Amino acid sequence: MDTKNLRPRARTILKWSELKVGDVVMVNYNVEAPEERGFWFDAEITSLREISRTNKEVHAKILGPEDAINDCRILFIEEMYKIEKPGAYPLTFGDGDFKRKSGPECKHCRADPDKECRFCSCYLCGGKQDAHMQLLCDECNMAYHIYCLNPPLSKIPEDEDWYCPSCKNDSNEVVKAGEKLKQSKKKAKMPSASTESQRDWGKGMACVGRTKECTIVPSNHYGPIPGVPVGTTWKFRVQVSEAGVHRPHVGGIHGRSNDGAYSLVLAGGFEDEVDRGDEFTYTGSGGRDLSGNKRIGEHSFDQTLTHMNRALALNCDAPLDDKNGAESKNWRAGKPVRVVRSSKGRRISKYAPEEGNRYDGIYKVVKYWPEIGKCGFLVWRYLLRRDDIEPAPWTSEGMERSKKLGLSVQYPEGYLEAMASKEKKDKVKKQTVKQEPTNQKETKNTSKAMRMGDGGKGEAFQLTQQQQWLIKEDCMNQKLWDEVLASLKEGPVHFQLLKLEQSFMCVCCQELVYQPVTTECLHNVCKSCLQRSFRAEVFTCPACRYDLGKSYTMVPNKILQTLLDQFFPGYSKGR
DNA sequence: CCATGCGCTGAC
DNA sequence: GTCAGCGCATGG
Repeated sequence: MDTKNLRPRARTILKWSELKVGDVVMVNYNVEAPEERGFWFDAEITSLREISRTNKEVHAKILGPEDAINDCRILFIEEMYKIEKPGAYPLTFGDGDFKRKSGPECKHCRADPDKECRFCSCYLCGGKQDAHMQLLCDECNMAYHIYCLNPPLSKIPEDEDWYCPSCKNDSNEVVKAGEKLKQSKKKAKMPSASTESQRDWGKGMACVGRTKECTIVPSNHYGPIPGVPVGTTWKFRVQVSEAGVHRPHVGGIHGRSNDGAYSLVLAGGFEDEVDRGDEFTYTGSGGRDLSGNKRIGEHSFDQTLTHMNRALALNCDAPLDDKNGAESKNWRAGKPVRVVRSSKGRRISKYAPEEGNRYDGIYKVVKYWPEIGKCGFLVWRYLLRRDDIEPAPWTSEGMERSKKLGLSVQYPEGYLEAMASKEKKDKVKKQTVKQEPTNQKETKNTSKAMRMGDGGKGEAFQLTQQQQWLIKEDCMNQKLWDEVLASLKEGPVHFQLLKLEQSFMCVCCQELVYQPVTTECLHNVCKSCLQRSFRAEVFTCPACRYDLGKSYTMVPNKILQTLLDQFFPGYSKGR
């Protein structure tokens, strides 16, 4: 029997009703320590409490090394798995502190073989003998003598993966060669089930998934995301999601109906919304006809104060009123909402960015009320007011700050290059109507987001021997050059130059560095810009605020200057 | 599991 | 310019 397609499944998802104190479960998410997210561990349930129909609280004790966390609170029942064979999951918490102590290692489980080894006793007969005849299950790590199996095996199988009988999936679920995937109910309902569209939806930014995830704060985090300053701008919503600033890909409000809203996007979806920058009105979600598998649609019914609308209302510091709305007497006391303005909002707002989606800071809900919108249906409307110590991006103070921080529109990795090569390909297509089609080999390891063109095999950026030597000599910038050189391997020349320009841009004047000073903290700043800073009695690195000291001597990096002069001939003229 | 959604792109 | 319609993340 072919076991290659069998997905192992040694764990069973638990329902709330099945839980009882003393159960050993496998836990994935720990609200108390969100940085541990993504790691699995065994835990014994110590208490259970039902807060409401939807909200439960489970306390569990981590089983494992004594220095592991002793107690955790789990709010997501869905992410708990019952361990059918307790102890079957070795505790490995990343690369860090929670790994088993090293000692004389068992060749199977790497545990101390002198002590009780729970992995190397055969799960069926309990014996530890004949280690060379034992198979380890790739899912549960339990050992099995090949002769104890039913039916027994005569030799160790050559297959790389082996799963024990209890970890094998139901063979009914295995898709055999030539068989089609079973259609899900949802797929069957989609328009594609009836039409014969050949479109590849995996291409482009319309349907890409996240490639990164924000883990520094949990998804229900209120307030700014550490490390993301006001004014940060991303081209696509998926990037905003990756940064953790606004997690839904499409939805305008992110929140939980019995907690509050964490963020929203102003994209000018409603003509009757007003944006005055420091204050704006916003409209709830729902009431749209989404038939035909749409994500946004025409208004066709009244909105209700449920789901995300209720969440946003809860941010207002006033008792919830889903009939008439409410107004806060102390609006600043409300829960903070991260606000993102999308360039689409330019339709109705002059505060919207020219391109992409910009994080504009923290706002609070002053009041909310139901009204009949221009669309003719009842909508829930909210008044939000800015309450942030970081200056708004459109103020002169904010613009200066953005400039200082070097904020510019961020594109997904490889996006610009892919677009450029695509444009080039289109041009070639137009010029040579009758030519043999070129063999388009798809690069195997490119991510979805990168799969937009041919990967950008433009003209290679050739460095002279002297340039290569100079780059080697510029040891202060070694790391930067490594990055730049790696990215220079792809994309047409003008994008390679753009990359170079970005990498060696001065954070002060936002131009290619001139007479660059490479600081101790490894940033490149124009000598004149740094002098200006020192004249203003600011003696820190303009890029990272590292203290350079009042008596810092500014030595221009001549090697870098020579290189930049070669790559950008004449750029320093007139400076 | 199911429902929702202020995106995005290729086709027309 | 307009429009159909997809995966995906998220909540419930």
